[in-house]
Amino acid sequence: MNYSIGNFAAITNLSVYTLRYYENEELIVPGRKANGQRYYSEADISWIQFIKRLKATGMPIKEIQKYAKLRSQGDLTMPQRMEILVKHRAILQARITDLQENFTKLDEKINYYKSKM
Amino acid sequence: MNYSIGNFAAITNLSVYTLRYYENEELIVPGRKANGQRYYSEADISWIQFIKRLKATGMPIKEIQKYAKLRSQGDLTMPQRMEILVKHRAILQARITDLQENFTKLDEKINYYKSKM
DNA sequence: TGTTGACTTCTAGTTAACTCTAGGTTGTAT
DNA sequence: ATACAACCTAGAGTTAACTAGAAGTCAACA
Repeated sequence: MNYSIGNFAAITNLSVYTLRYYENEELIVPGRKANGQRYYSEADISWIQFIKRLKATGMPIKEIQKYAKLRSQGDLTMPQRMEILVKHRAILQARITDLQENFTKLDEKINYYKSKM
Repeated sequence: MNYSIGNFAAITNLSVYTLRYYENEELIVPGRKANGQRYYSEADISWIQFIKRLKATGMPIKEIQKYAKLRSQGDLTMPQRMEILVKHRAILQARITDLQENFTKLDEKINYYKSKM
């Protein structure tokens, strides 16, 4: 089944603007019908979900772009892609740890001031 | 002890540009010498550390601004300030949970693909 | 047939949070 | 006295990631 950009936007919860922007940035390149209109596939849905996950964990568009480029070059680029993901995982782990520490400090401050009220 | 903007920048690890920007946004308002030059106090150091913590946990400048405004109005605004912090704590907790979930998913993906290599 | 409504491209505008430039003044060291 | 660094203001420029506008094409429906 193929989807128009409008339908695909509804499915993925992204705006059509954003989808065209992502295409411009070469994150996701849909097919084109004879009349020039874009169409997106089922596979594009899981791909966009993955892009959203990378974004949600703070990976910048430029980095996702690199990943997308490798992906479009086929299975042989798997090692490089894994390298990107493994590095990103480390960054993410560090960020979580950092946030947890800041959470604790903030929590302490709140409790301290609450005890004085 | 008072600090010039340059010294204060070195101490806080912020650029002088950023400090002037923060002043413009009314996050931190240093004193002024007779000749117009800014000076920062010891108390400003811990205040800026706190601002940095709020920033590090994703609080936008506009929100920090609200907090700073209340703070400048004295002790009576403590309850409102606590409210901001408690809300922020909740947001932060949710963000950490979300990141942890995404971390797990990413980790699973990496392990899955690594097992096939 | 005509008028929506969804699509197209290209380009400009927006927002956050800085970051820098220009042009000028002040403080310190030789 | 003269450099020279550090300070001042006002305003412009930057970057990321969208977001929107203008002008036009095309298919479907009353």
